Amino acid sequence: MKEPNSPDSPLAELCRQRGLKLTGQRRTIAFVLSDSDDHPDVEELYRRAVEVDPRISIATVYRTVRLFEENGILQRRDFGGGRARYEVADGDQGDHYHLIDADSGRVIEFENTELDSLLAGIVRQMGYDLVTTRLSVVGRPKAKGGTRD
Amino acid sequence: MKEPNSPDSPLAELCRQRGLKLTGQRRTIAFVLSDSDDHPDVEELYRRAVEVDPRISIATVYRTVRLFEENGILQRRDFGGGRARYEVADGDQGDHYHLIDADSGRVIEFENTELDSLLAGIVRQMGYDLVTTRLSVVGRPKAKGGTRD
DNA sequence: TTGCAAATGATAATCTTTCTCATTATTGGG
DNA sequence: CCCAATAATGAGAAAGATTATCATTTGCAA
Repeated sequence: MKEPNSPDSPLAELCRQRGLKLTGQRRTIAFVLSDSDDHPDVEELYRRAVEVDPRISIATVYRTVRLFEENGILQRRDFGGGRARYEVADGDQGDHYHLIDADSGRVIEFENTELDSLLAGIVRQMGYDLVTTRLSVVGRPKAKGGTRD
Repeated sequence: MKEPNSPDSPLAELCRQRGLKLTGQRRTIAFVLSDSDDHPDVEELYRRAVEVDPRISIATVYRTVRLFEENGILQRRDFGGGRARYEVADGDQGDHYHLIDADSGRVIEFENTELDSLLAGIVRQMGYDLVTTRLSVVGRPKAKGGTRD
């Protein structure tokens, strides 16, 4: 038996719940992801994972990220720039969306229930059930007195 | 001299209006694009262009598509599948959005002014001016009476 | 028509992601 | 606790999409 004093990250728990074999590398990647609140690409994820476990390979990061996506643990995003980026999948509550700062490239998350239901309504009216929404808006900061980097 | 009875496509006209050099290849690609009402990728565009002018190179299609995008003539889209897809940019009126059929992968365009203004409002409230909206929803056809395989 | 700058074609190079395969690690059963 | 079956990993090759290179050709203004 294993005592519960090796505190697995929330995502590692999820990994186990889905019946996925919990290897050291997956534990590491799950930890790194649980620890991130941004939208890293694989290269960045690999950098962070190596900090925790230097013997990890980038091939494993690619494999794991794909596995997690297929199991609903991660969501893949495309913000341009040619590389896929990842974030922890939302729970059962409302989706969230992304505003991309046109100047800095920074990604800002937002939620909006009115938007949720409007989209669901539009899709329903077209004869479909909504499965996924991919929405990112690009915006330029309103010049309002101060400057912004 | 050339008489004005070789009717350039609308996109070729636009190309000229932007001060871009109007080469034979660009004329061909512009024609093919004006003739398309779907969302072809570069490979598909190349296939269609070769039908019109067999001496065109795929490198030129890549270059032209990028040039047109930089000049606001085309919009690049990502519907998954690893290849960029292109469509003629909207005029000054409302954007349009995309519903992707989860079963067939077909892309269905739609417009919605309520959505337009809701998005603009949200973005404004966050301190930004809306530049671009990238929205595609994935939906599954509602089973309505009959069975579905 | 002529010349020059820019575009093109063919292909090499680059970049991201997936695949291959020999080696290693995990997990369940004795 | 140990073993074997089985799946995961590492390293690098391979694939797929896109961009860069460079010699040659072409559009366009004078």
